[in-house]
Amino acid sequence: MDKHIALAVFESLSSGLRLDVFRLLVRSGPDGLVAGEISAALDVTPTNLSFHLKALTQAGLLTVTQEGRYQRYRADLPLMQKLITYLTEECCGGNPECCFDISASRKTADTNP
Amino acid sequence: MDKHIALAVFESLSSGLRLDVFRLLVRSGPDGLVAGEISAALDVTPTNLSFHLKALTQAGLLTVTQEGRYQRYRADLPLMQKLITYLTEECCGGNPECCFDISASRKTADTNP
DNA sequence: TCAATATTTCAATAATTGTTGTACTATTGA
DNA sequence: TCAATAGTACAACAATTATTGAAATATTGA
Repeated sequence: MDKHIALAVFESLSSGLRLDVFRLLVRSGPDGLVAGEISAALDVTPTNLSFHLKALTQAGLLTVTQEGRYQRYRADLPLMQKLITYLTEECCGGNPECCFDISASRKTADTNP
Repeated sequence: MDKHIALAVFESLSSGLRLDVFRLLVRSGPDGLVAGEISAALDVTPTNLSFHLKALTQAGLLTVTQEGRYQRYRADLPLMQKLITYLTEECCGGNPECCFDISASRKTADTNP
């Protein structure tokens, strides 16, 4: 992952509202949600939500598909995975000894041994 | 990791300059760098750098120790590890099937099989 | 066809964040 | 002790980002 892509992701998730939107869509699974459902769930005006959905989509964190007059948004999990890989490499790049700790934290996050 | 801590990290890394500072300090290893070295390396005015160092430190991404009249900054790798864990859990929480992909990306990032 | 619905675009404004220069504090070394 | 150095704090300003309301676009269902 290129640095400027990582930066775009950080910029996107640096707003509490956008982070809420993204987390909501992650929890909503593969079906995602249409804009109105997000607006209702988070109690944001449609105009403001649209502004933030656009930012998240342009950063690649969301995908949109039109369904009639609805716009369905989904979280782009693969990009998040790439970000995790990037962060791991950034941390370990010059510091091999740091990788041990990261590998330990991965074990903690894992469900199966 | 609490959501508002993750948000603080995202906010910190949402500036190109702050991301550069953090990456520089990660690459600099356990000894870190003093403020003047960072200022010279990135060609930022001391005042402006101080502003961003403060932001990074308050978010917990950097630690500072005084050495005489110098201030030595180091990247806080454990926090980054916690962020990676958080992101992994956020992504996989409601979507177990997503974990397979993340586990695949982890293998790619791993150096040993 | 047409009123209702879903969402976005645009312009105006509010709020936040980034940058610069000057002044200040603390420490060193002569 | 005192001039030089390292860094931060503060205030002013510039620039960016967030929020709102009104208007526009597109789609549906009656």
